Amino acid sequence: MNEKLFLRDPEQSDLGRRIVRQGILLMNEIGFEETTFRKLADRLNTKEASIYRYFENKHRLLVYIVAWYWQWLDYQVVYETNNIASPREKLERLLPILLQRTTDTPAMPTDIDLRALHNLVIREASKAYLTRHVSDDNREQLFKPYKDLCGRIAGLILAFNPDYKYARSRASSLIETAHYQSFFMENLPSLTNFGGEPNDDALLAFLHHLLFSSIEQVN
Amino acid sequence: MNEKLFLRDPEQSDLGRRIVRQGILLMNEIGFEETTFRKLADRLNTKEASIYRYFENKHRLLVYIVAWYWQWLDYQVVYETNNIASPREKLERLLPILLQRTTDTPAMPTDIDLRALHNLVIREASKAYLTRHVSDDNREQLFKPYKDLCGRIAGLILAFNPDYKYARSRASSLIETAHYQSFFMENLPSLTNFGGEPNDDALLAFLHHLLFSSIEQVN
DNA sequence: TATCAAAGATAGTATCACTATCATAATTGA
DNA sequence: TCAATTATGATAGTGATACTATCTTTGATA
Repeated sequence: MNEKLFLRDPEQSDLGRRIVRQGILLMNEIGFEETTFRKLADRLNTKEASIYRYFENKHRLLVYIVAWYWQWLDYQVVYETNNIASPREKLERLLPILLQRTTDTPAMPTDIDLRALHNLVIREASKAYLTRHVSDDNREQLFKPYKDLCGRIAGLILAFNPDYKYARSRASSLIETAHYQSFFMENLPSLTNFGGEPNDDALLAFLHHLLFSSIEQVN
Repeated sequence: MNEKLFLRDPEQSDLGRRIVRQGILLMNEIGFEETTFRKLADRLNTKEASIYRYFENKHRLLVYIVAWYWQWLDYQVVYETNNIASPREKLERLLPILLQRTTDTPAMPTDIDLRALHNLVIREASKAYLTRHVSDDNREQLFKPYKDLCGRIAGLILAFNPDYKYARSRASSLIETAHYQSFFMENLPSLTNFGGEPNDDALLAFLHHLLFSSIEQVN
């Protein structure tokens, strides 16, 4: 992980790891804006000041958590598409990963709650970059894991169709659409066609349709 | 406008109108997080307490402004597609509206800075619903203008292809994609194919391609 | 001219987002 | 083994934020 993401590396200490793990759970439970370092400290039986030794503020903690998620997704994409010859099948295996419906990828050796993390990312990830200081943060490479994931997906698209002109935009809009439609399906279902009972299969079919109808185009 | 959007209707008084108009400018300048009612009050030569008589808090002000924007977009869509026979051409006229590249739609009789509003919506609109209380807000119909716009676009899609199964999801993802790609183009260009100089024409072409490649599908 | 609502003016509270300082416990290294 | 670091605990403090309350003034209306 980029050293700019933290003041002190949270993976190097017990408290640091607990800040990240419980931070994910707390933000997922009460939301980013309701989260404070005091509440997190109370939950960890530690003090606000101790958390500030790891992260400048809660926005930086969010950016760290989200960056970790993109790295984990990227790892899954590599793992699940490894040894697959067909570019089409690679892309087909990508889609369930974006919805976190894979069961077989071995988790990384951490005790992070991946389900909570996925829900958190759907609701809060865009707040990591929808800020006035996005350019400064970008200059510090805080969004590199997201860019790397987009780059990897763009590569899969180009392997499928080398003439496709919008691989990067297609990749970023695929990720964003997966998350937005998940959120809408759960919370504002009339913005989707997956109403009634939230239906991941229908969402998956929609993403599949959207992706392939665009990249199968000749021009 | 839905009465739940405000405590006192801001369009009914001079102060109210200035709160909304200057609120748009201030939020656009310094961002939603940095905006406070105190700063807005200072700018208006009024007092914090007076603003609180119109809006419960700044989140509600954002929701109001965003709702106003969706209504204005919906009006433009109606205006620009009126008297057009071809469903394809209606959809083609929709796309520049989403990017606010139309010049000919007569503005509504207000002195709202539409360019600032568009930029504001790109950066901040999703914060109106990406909250823990989204369901409560939804129950109060705060997002009805957004749903109405999606419904209208879904109608245009179904007029073009009555068998299309994902009209609502296609509409909401079209809107979101237009905004996200605009933001990325401006701030994180490596997530797009429109780097170098931000290029609205290329973005327009991308949206056109994405939309029609999906809804031209037979099934 | 009385009245009534909008806005101005001032004050106050709880919480937030930090920063500072000092003590103590645990770890390392010579 | 002892000394020196280092991480954390504990406490306190500051200025800003997000409100709420109250009282006064002003300006329109009946």
